[in-house]
Amino acid sequence: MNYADTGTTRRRSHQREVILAELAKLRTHPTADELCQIVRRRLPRVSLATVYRNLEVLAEQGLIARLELSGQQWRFDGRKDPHSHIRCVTCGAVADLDLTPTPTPLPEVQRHTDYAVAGQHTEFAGLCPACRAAHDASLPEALA
Amino acid sequence: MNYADTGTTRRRSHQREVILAELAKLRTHPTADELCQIVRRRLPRVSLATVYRNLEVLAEQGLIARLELSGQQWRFDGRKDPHSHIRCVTCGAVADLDLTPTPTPLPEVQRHTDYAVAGQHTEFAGLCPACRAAHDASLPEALA
DNA sequence: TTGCATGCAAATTGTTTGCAATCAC
DNA sequence: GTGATTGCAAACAATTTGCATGCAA
Repeated sequence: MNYADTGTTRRRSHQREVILAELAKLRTHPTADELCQIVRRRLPRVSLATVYRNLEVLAEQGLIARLELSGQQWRFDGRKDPHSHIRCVTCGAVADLDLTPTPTPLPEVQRHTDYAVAGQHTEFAGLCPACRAAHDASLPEALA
Repeated sequence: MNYADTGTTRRRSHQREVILAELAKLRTHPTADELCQIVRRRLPRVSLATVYRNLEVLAEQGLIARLELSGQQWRFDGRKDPHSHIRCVTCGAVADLDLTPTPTPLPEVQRHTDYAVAGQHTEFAGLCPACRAAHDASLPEALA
């Protein structure tokens, strides 16, 4: 059974509160593993499994967002207001983007598919400042 | 080293040609494993590793697209003309969508971030016909 | 002949699950 | 006390890599 299933009474737990608090504090969008490292500064014995389980619960409760970004790892976001994200194509870092793209009207989308269209999501890609610097530093040689 | 790296001479291989041909033939967007099963009908001894390696090469050469869709598995697309995709939130199936959403102008995006904005991608989500049918079949009870 | 590509197996990585011990209620 | 939650380890799934052999050029 899915751990985040609602068929069971939900109890509060110290671990979950710390996980939420630490995530809310961050302006980055950590992977589960990164967040686990951070939480371990306060709870040295938390297991990665607990972090995963609670992130799933928190996402289900709408307190955080599981970022469904391209790539292989989940990333988590403690912000609750609507915003977009941009991901570094080189290192995978994710940053907020205070911009909400105008969506294509759903009826228009619906005309092109037999799927029942439910939503859409625009993600941005680019080079983060650090990778850009590294990139610029190596380019001159190639152009010389 | 990355297998798709360009530091080495690229040889043609029968496997790669079959992989490309089979993918081009499909109107679905298979995962590497699914495509491997299909290719095995013609090359019973291909290994999944070979499929992964060649898909990486073909994507690098721009002959196919590695779909960077939300979710966990890569999916591959043999179409070369611009189009969008819609993914079933229930079963993960991916279908083409002959619709290119109007992108947010990059300069406008650039104003909101210190990343070097390179691109954007809109993905759609919905229920595929099969899952929709299954969903509809179970709903009436809940609404009765 | 040279060295890239393959098949196979083993290694990695990210995520989930089983289970006994704990802790919230 | 009851059963949800945890930590740990093991299981899983997807992808990648090491290496001896095979094949393209």
